[in-house]
Amino acid sequence: MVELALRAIVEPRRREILRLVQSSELSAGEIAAHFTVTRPAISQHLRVLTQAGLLAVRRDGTRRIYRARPEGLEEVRRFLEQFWKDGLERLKETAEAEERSRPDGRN
Amino acid sequence: MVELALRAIVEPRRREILRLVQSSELSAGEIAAHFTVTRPAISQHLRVLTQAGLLAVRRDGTRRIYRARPEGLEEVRRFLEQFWKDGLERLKETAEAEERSRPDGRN
DNA sequence: CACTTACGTAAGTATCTACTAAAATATACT
DNA sequence: AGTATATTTTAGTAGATACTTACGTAAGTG
Repeated sequence: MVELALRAIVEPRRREILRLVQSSELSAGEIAAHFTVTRPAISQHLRVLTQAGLLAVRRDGTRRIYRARPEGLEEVRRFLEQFWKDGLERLKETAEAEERSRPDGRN
Repeated sequence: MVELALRAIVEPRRREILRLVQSSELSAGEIAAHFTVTRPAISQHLRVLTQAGLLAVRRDGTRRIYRARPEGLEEVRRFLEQFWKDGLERLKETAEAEERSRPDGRN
């Protein structure tokens, strides 16, 4: 699922959508009004974001109200955090190993 | 540039490559040896990662030695951090505004 | 029930992407 | 110079993706 979310987030237009519904929930039409592309295009983005767990939907009459799902973003954040942490740790271990191999501190 | 880096990072195979060269530098051949895809495919991934500022290259005879560029990852990290932070702040502001609109705390 | 409103879904398309095989390049070795 | 080694570049391809237009659907309204 986090893989889906990552890919969803990379698309700039979808990040825009996420920003829009982070502050307040909006209907599909209101979201589409912020863009120049057609409504079906936005509808498809909304589906991608929803399936990725980044958006929640609610019905209100004929309208569909979307809002951000912070837990989704949090999952992505943790995933990348882990990725970066592993990298830094491995880098640190390498540096320490090199240090041990030349304890006189030469370079 | 951060846009390039984001897109580069989304591809799983490229994340694998980044992990490989985060601990120690490796030649293009050594990196390719970790995968089942052909060497040109890896070479192309290496180019994408390099152009995105996530990898640094060095020549050693006929070989090309790659290593991770932590600053590149850091840039991506900051970008996303900002993205999330903005979202949370906006969420908080909304909550406070709602709070002001009903100071008796009803819901 | 007809009609409107607010959407989503389907089908088609142009562009992008990750890949492969073949050719080109660049350094090292003799 | 000629050959081997390491790697990139080129050309071509199958599949993914973001888009559009046209159509379908579901809830409200006269």
